[in-house]
Amino acid sequence: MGAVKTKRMPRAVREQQMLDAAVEIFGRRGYMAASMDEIAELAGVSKPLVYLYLNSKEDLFTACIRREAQALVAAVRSGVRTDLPADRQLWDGLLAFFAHTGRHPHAWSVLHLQARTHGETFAAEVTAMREEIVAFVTQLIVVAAREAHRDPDLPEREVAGLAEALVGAAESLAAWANTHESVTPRQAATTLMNFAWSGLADLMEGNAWTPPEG
Amino acid sequence: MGAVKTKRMPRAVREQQMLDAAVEIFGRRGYMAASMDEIAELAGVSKPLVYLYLNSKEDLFTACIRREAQALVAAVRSGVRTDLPADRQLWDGLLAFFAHTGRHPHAWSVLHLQARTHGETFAAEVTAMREEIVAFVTQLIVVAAREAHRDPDLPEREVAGLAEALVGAAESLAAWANTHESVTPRQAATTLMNFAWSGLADLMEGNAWTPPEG
Amino acid sequence: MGAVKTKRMPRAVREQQMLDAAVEIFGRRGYMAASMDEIAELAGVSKPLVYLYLNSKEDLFTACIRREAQALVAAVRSGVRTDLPADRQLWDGLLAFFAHTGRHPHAWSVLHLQARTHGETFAAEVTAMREEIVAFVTQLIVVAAREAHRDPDLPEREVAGLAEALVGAAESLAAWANTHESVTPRQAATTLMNFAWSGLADLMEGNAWTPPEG
Amino acid sequence: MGAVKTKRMPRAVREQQMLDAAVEIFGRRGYMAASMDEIAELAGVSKPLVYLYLNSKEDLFTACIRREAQALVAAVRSGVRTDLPADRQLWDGLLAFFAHTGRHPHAWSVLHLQARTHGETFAAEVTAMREEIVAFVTQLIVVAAREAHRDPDLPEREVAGLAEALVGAAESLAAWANTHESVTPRQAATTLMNFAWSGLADLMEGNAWTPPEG
DNA sequence: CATGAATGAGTTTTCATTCAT
DNA sequence: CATGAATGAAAACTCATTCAT
Repeated sequence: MGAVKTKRMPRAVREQQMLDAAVEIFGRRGYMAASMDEIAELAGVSKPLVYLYLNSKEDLFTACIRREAQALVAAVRSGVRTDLPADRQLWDGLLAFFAHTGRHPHAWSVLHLQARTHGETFAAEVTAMREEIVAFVTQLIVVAAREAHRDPDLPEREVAGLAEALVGAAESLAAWANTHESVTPRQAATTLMNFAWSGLADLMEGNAWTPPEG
Repeated sequence: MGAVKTKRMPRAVREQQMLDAAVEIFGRRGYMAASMDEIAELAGVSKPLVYLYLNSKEDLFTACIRREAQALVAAVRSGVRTDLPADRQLWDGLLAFFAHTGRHPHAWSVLHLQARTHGETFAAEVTAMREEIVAFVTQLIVVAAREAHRDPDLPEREVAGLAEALVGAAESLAAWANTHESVTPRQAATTLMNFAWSGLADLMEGNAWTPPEG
Repeated sequence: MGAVKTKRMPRAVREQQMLDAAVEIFGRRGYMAASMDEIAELAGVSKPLVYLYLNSKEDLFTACIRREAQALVAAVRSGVRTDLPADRQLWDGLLAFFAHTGRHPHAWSVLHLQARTHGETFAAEVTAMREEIVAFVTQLIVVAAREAHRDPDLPEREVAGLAEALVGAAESLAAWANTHESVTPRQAATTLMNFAWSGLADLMEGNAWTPPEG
Repeated sequence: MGAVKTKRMPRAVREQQMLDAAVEIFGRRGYMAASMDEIAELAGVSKPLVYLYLNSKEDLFTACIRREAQALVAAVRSGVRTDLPADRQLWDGLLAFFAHTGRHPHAWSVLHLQARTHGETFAAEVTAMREEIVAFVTQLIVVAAREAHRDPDLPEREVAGLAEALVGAAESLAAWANTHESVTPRQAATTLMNFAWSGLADLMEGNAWTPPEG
């Protein structure tokens, strides 16, 4: 386990190894319980080198958050084609989201739990990413309403709340899927699409939303 | 803000003061960053007394979680009348939930963030409560389906996922409402009821769910 | 276990109960590791009462040492008849000594180990008793030499050393007997009498000292 | 008295300095009363360094016991030539023993008092060494009996007791010599040899054992 | 007399962080 | 570049001891 101790790697590579190690340790132990010693050891470098490259525990944690936030946003982005209908975009985005969080549980723990639990500074870092996603979802809802040929009397504040709720539900399901082995990204996405798109009342009438064949 | 420094109080009273202080500090700083010194000071007692009554930091944290979990469940319970229709029950429950979390933000932080971030032992404590709520919501969905005179072909796993998503959305909205001064419990509940009950598609058709006049 | 909680006992009795408890705890845990809490609990009284009667942990320990030192000296004294021959006196004294230390292992631990291990003040307390015993043994040796019709050219320093060695050997055997279930006071005394009186060289010639029939 | 504060020493050296300091403090104050602060200060290093190298107070104490036990055994061993007669071996061993304990009173306090007073784990550490010495003495007695052309009818248990008594007497005399400035190792050894080899009865007849001219 | 309530002072231990080589 | 050596600061926890009732 841990990176093989190789000598003389370019700085950029070493930094990534350190971040890899840091994300894993921060994700497992939490920010405060994580020790720089353990991170350095897992990264296969000496502690002073970690400080040389990343300055402090705070900076290291921030770097982790940033990298993982960007990675997550990128993953979701690259899963979505903006020329498709809104429901399809939402479906694809959710699928990408659940796939990514499922593949990188430590990173997800850092973003969803650790970063929000240890001070405003870190939380703000995640909030930025989150708002990007919420904005994307908000946009989707507005577009969808337009596509439905309906002048949306949904006020802005209301739409914001809906997007917030949808994202919150997605986050919650990600954690749920991560702790229930048998739940696949596809299942999680289906559940959420049904819930969000059709609503409970509709669902109970038998009108479920149907995922695309992909 | 801390308790007035009065001397010689009966044990039961002092214990509550300590828990009050602990919830606040744990909520603000997180479990690990919270120091027993700070808690004791805010409670207006000396550290040894905290240890005498609550044994250890772990036990103190557990006691906080338990007290606040029970308080939250009790608040929701007492807001709901089980003889009313399902949607009304859900509405009342959400209202009570948002009202309580809004009035006790530190407690909500302890339950929603801190407890889940610092070890299985603490997480399990909250999970128990959460499952109680998820079970309540699950029951509501089943009952609602029956009331809709529809044989619910919703499989059990699917219902569980829906309840999970609904609760997750609620939790997320609670945090959202707590950080946006202008969002009232009533607004949060309305948003979520619309989202959950009518679904986005319905909403965009103009078919919103209408809150009761209360 | 521990004294039965009875009310309103005369002070002298209560004090003895406290000392009993203290000797047991000090003997088992050592001076520093013993806690006043545990002692008070075992004695069946409240902590402030212990302080009222015995002032401080130091004073309590000193009181224990004194009581047990006197008890041990008294036990040895009452086992010896000074009108008998010297070897018989030594034999009787050793028998009484091993019997007493065997019956009160905690007390012996306090005197032999704890008191000497925690500061000059306490050690001095035991030294007083020990010197009494060494003096008794010294006297015995002098008398025996006189009885042997031999002008003892043993110088005083030499006799003091011998007495010291004898007492040291006895103390050591007491601990040895206390940890080896099967060694009786009588056996310990026999071994030591042989060693001291006959010497190894004599023993190896087959000339053992014979214990009285008692 | 403490080590001169020199910076950047190799680990092995620093560890010995720490053990030196620890032995002195443990010997003077006892295990529990000794504080890591005082030890670190006497060693001329910071407390974290002590923990980095020696792990914990327990481990530090154990390390002290081990080092000093080995040193004592080595001192006695190197003083004895196994090709000489038994009484000469005993004499040489005692001489080495008293010389070593006289030169290292704190170490002797650690081994003889502190280690036996604070828990089985530590006591066991010393017991190992002590049993080695008792075995050596036992062997000596057996050999001496054979040399005396006497089939020793001394039963095994009896010999064990004699060795125990002899070692106990030596230990006791070591403490005695340490507290009486004017008693030299040679005097202590002479006294004990006389006592053990000739026995009191013989001594009083004027038949003392004669130390070699060395 | 007896005790529940309370604490000042100290303990071991850990960690992020920095030099000197 | 890289690292072994080193530490200031703080944290959890304990205990002998004392009032107020």
